Amino acid sequence: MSRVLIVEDEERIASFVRKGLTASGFTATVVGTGSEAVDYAVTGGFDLMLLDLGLPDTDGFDVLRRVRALGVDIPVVILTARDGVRDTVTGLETGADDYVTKPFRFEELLARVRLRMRTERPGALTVLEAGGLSLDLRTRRVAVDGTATDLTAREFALLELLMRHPGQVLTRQQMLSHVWGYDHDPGSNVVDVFVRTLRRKVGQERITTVRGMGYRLDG
Amino acid sequence: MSRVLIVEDEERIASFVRKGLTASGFTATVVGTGSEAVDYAVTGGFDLMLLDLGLPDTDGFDVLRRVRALGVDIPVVILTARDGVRDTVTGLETGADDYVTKPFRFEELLARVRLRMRTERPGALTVLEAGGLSLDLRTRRVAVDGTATDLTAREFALLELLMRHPGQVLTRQQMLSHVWGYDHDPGSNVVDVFVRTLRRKVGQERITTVRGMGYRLDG
DNA sequence: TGCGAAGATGAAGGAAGCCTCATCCTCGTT
DNA sequence: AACGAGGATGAGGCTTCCTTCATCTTCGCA
Repeated sequence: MSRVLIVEDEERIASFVRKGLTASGFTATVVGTGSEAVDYAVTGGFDLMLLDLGLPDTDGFDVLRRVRALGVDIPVVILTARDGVRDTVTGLETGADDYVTKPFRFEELLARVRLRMRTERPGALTVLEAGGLSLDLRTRRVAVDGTATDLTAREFALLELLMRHPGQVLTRQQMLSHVWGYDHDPGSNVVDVFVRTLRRKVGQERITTVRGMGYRLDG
Repeated sequence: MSRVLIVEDEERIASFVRKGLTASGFTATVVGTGSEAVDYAVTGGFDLMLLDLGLPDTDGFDVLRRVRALGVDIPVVILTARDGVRDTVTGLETGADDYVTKPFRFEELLARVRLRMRTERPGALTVLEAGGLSLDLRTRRVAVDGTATDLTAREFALLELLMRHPGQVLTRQQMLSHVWGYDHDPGSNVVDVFVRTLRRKVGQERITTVRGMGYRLDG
């Protein structure tokens, strides 16, 4: 089990990331300050650090620098504001491995984490299969009972999420945060709409509605 | 040097593919009939076969079957019409490794060829660098002098092409067929327009106009 | 230096994708 | 059977991207 150290002071985001990573099979620990971050990172046992640059007590770069100076060379993925583009450069120069700009969709973050996690086995999963559906993550192609079909980016992301949890009910909220991001309007019915178009494209019967709960892809 | 066997009877497409592959560092041989295809494939020396399904003398599947039956297990990438979706399934079942639907852009084909070519070294090139520009093919991110910038899909494809040939003049025709596809209107000035927006985003001075010839990215 | 071809540029049309909203339908409960 | 909440659906608006077109500018040669 891979362990991720989340360095983030904003409660909402920290929780969003922690829940998501946990659900994806990682063990996640959250710390909210720079000094804690250095402590935890050095104490060890983590396979990757997610580092928010906007910490209250310290400059995020400083954390990164100190961690590196102490000889810890786990992969570090930086979380930064969309407009702080300059930061990412400094970050990468300072020794970060990748960055994700806020606001981000969870899947985006997850992709980075998986990509940079050095313990990731090389022959990673690239094709998802479930109930006659086949989804190639590398080529982004989808087949329904062997027949190719076209999905838009959002549709693909949603179907991927469903296919990563076949037979399991996912709530609208889960889908919203995974596919649309943590700051998306919770009152929206986007999910419903996209489930509809997905049903049209991959077959009505494959996605079951669980009233009051959410949707389930039948594997 | 990797060798590609192109099985295609349409002169225009065969030429388009051959030129492109040659320019990309492959050695390409074209044959126009199924029986030739089997001959050449079996005679050996090829690292990959590009197989058009619409051959005059034989069914493309038959070629594939015979080649496989004769113990040749080089990667085979099928070329098929957009609507012959059913074909791709049969193709994959019959032993093809991938497929590209017509009409295709050359870059699309190239990506498949590179992907399926088994001799491809594992630590393949994922970041192109030239003259202060850095282009990450895997994450699709671009940096200009270290500052991240956003490119659309077309812009990215065009810049990628230019960066694969730094310091070298590319004609509009070359860019058209690589980025837009072989059946694109040759009288269009799309390339000009995209060069303009690229210049805006990555810096006017990086792309030089060579009057009467085309454009060059200065490395 | 002037002319014509080649290139640069701005604007606008059109398509695709994304999302919201209003309305209609259906299920489960009373 | 009727009602209300939850879900399904269609239409429309907004945005982004792609492409074309018309016009202006620049280059190189006569």
